[in-house]
Amino acid sequence: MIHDPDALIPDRIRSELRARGLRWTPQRRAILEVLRGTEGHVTAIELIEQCRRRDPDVTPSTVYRTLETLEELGLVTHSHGVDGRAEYHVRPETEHGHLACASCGQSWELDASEVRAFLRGLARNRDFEADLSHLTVVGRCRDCRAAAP
Amino acid sequence: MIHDPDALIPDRIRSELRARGLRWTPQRRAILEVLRGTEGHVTAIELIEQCRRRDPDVTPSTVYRTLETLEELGLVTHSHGVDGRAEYHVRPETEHGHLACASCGQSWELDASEVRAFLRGLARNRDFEADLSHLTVVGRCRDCRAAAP
DNA sequence: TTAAATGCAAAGGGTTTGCACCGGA
DNA sequence: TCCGGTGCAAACCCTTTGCATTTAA
Repeated sequence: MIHDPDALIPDRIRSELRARGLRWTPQRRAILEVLRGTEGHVTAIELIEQCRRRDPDVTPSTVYRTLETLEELGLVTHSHGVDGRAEYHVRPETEHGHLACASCGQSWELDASEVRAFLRGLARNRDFEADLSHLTVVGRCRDCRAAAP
Repeated sequence: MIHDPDALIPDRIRSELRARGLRWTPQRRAILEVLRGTEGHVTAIELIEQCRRRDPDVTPSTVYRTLETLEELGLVTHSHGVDGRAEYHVRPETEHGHLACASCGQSWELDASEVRAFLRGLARNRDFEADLSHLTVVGRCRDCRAAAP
């Protein structure tokens, strides 16, 4: 098998959970596999649907409760999409923000390097410590601009 | 009376509405006065409550429909608060974004000048046309940082 | 007069909660 | 065994919608 660092994420999280006396269940496994498989972000609704597809036993309440638990442990984070709905993802090695197109709904990662100067300015001038992983810049993407200038 | 540019906003909007064959009603007046009175932003819920306080006839559906209408006309805009909920305000002369503290919930305006370089970079490198009035940077404010470093 | 706007009540959608049961460690 | 996790169903909250009625212009 080809090297795939992401394949280790569920294991890493399993250990983290056990180390705190929490449990590793089939449902949590499904949730984390889906989170891992969606690059960037999924809404809770999408997450629920995809989990149920691979395991019909997963219920909404379990998903919401698990997300809450994982966020408390700092293993998962969320930001907000164009419509303000929460979008979740496994916390990556390198934090990043998002660029979201209001027309087509697509979104892209925003690398720390592209935001660093901006956030540093906020820290300096406003004494404000911004949360990069929570940042979503809404606007219009290249394709949509080309389609309707 | 001391000069107050905001005092003219309802009149300006009344004209805009009439010019398009739309109507100026007591409910719309209440909604706009509340919007004007809250510097920056109000959620729909807060708006409804405050309107009902001055005029119990204002109903949620009217508020939501009015906000929709005013946004279509470009007279009002919304961005998203820390919890992703829509926050509305009368579109100001000068567009601005928001800085929102996740700890205390306060928020502040973010001037175009503070964001210009960042957005210009996105336009240049990503071909992405960001919507400043929709931008909310979430993080921790000075006071909260001081309180819990 | 007449179409826009409103109120009401019901429906909708996503999220949260209480409680009994289940099952991982 | 024991406590954390789960399913279920109901509750919740905010928002949207349909329809009859009101009302601004």
